[in-house]
Amino acid sequence: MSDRLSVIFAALADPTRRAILARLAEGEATVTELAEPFDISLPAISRHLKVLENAGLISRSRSAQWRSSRLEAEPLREATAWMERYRRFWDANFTRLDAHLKRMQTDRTTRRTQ
Amino acid sequence: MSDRLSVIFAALADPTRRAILARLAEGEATVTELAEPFDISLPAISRHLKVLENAGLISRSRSAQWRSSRLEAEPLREATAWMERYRRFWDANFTRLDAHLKRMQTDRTTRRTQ
DNA sequence: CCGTTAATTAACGGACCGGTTAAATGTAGG
DNA sequence: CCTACATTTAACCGGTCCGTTAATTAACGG
Repeated sequence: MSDRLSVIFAALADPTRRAILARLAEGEATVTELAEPFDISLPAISRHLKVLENAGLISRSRSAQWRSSRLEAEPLREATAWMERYRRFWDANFTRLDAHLKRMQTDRTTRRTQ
Repeated sequence: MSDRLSVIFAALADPTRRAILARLAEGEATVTELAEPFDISLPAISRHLKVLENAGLISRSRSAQWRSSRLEAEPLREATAWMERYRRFWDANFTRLDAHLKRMQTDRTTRRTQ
């Protein structure tokens, strides 16, 4: 389970971690601030943050004794990109677009599309 | 870890399972067919399939002694929908669109947009 | 320097995961 | 019915995950 995508999905497979990401979407926050909504210990939060950091989903900076976390959504883009390959299996619009593209591709009439 | 999204992400966090989904994108397949590319035992594949089924990512049908699996991408739509909330953090186009929408919303000129 | 505050590390326990092999189940078919 | 084939279930094992409490590190501020 060492490939990048696996690490990302595994990080997202925990509700506490997803809630942390949701909180970080509103702005940076320190560990204690992030821990506040949950009734689990600070060390537990600290390790969730490490998991998120390993997945590249957050970056962290230190100022004095506070360590603030910041959302880094690039891994989400990667994960979405992977899922995108299956879009035609759920998205009716995509299915139509797909058919349209296939039609155009098969079409040898070389008419310029504006 | 019982909420739907967690189960889906956890199912996707394994490279073997993602490879199985990739194979199923090309069409239904039996357990032995799915197992063929991997050098892990059949029972192991069988359990991966159960995980995927629990996540709703595949459905299964039986005909004689063969059980064929079929891709069900709806959970991928759900997962994508969740990630979509963070799109503005990675997608430059979305950032521009977002700014545009905010501008329009702030605009009190009520001019009809064709 | 010393106390306080913020956060991490260490050590531990219980649950789950992903693999194995061996046994069981279910169905087709001579 | 008996055999062969496809698949699942059972039992086990080592490793990882998620939580705990206690101890440690780091920095500020009187």
